[in-house]
Amino acid sequence: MTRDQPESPLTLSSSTAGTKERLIAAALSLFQAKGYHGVSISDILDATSLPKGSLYHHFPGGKEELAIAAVTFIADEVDTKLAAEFSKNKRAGAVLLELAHECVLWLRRTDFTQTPLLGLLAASPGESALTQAICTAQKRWLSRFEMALGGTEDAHDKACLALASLEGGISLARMARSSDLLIRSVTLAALHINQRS
Amino acid sequence: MTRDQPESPLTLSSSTAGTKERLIAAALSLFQAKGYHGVSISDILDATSLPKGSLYHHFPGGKEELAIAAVTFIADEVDTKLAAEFSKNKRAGAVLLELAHECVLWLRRTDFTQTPLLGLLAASPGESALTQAICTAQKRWLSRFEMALGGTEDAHDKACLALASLEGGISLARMARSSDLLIRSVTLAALHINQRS
DNA sequence: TTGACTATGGACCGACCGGTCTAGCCTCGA
DNA sequence: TCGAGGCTAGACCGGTCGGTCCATAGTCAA
Repeated sequence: MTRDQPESPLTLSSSTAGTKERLIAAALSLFQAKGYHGVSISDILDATSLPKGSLYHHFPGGKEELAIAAVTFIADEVDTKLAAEFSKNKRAGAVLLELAHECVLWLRRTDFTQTPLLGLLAASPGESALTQAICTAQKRWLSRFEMALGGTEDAHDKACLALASLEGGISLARMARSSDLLIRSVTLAALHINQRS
Repeated sequence: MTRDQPESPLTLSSSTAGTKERLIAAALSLFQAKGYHGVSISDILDATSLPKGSLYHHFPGGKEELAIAAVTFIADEVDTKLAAEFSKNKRAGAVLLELAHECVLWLRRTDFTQTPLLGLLAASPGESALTQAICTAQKRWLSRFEMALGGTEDAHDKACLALASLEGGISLARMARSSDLLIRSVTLAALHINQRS
């Protein structure tokens, strides 16, 4: 399981031969399935068939540093995706729907075992750097929507609704094992967001 | 911490003197703060100053059985709250706002360390009975809204949006440590839900 | 060929995990 | 007065946790 490389480039530094990236990819998918505390170091090692030494060589900070790398990775990926979609001057609602559609594919592909964004990672140690990283990611995504919606007060509200309906919809859908719930909530939200008002 | 008894009755069987309820209350608040895997049995024991024997006497199934009891407890409480609000023939949007308002108070009271509903518990063991319990709770809440909205196809959509914006908003707000985000997304969602259309 | 450096492999550690088990306490009916 | 049984108390268990450490292998410049 989780043997597939992340499709994104990720520098791929010559000598490292992708070990670091494999660790990040495996860690991310495990964290998204079981949350930070639900995944052990040896789970990640098993998934990558790598020894402990490699992990602590690339991530001296251990589990938390690896988790932060994973969060940063997905944060960047989604952020890039958002930037690309918005640059096609799509309306915010359309971008939201597009993102939701990808999440649906993701959920189905993993048989609803994984949570596409960062929802589950929220169960992270209190004031840790990991929590900070998650927080930063959400802020970036939020401000992408906010900018695209004009940067007004109203835009901020709509951006909140967009992200909330997405994260919440994912959670509902995952539990019910039916992407339907995600589609429904996001579609309605997108409708509202696109209204001039 | 978490010394307060749950305000709800909860049978309170004579001889048990509330031990079971104390365990449930402590477990719930800990799980809501750190997720299922983030809480250890001894965390719960410490919070209640109870010995291990008591826990395994009341919950022979151990951690998972206790977690299920906690989920069932909050599920019932919210469900009752919803029933009460709807019976005052409020509009669904108003009920959603009321619920969100309570969540805001909750977040502030716990300094954003706890997640009011079930969000964090989603990081639970795969196909377990616990996951089932969470799933059931969400279905019940969903159908409360659905009924109140008329039971049509459109009502289902709106109910999804209501719950998604709530759960998602909580997650956003908790990370940003600002209840603002929750208010904003839920207010917009409520607006949309109240529209006839 | 050699030496310096990076990366892998995995034994090992103390702490803590969830769970079991039994000894005693306390209450209440007979 | 005296058991019986519900409940508390906590020592104890094997397993697993995150993390350390060092020996080895690979690689490249000199």
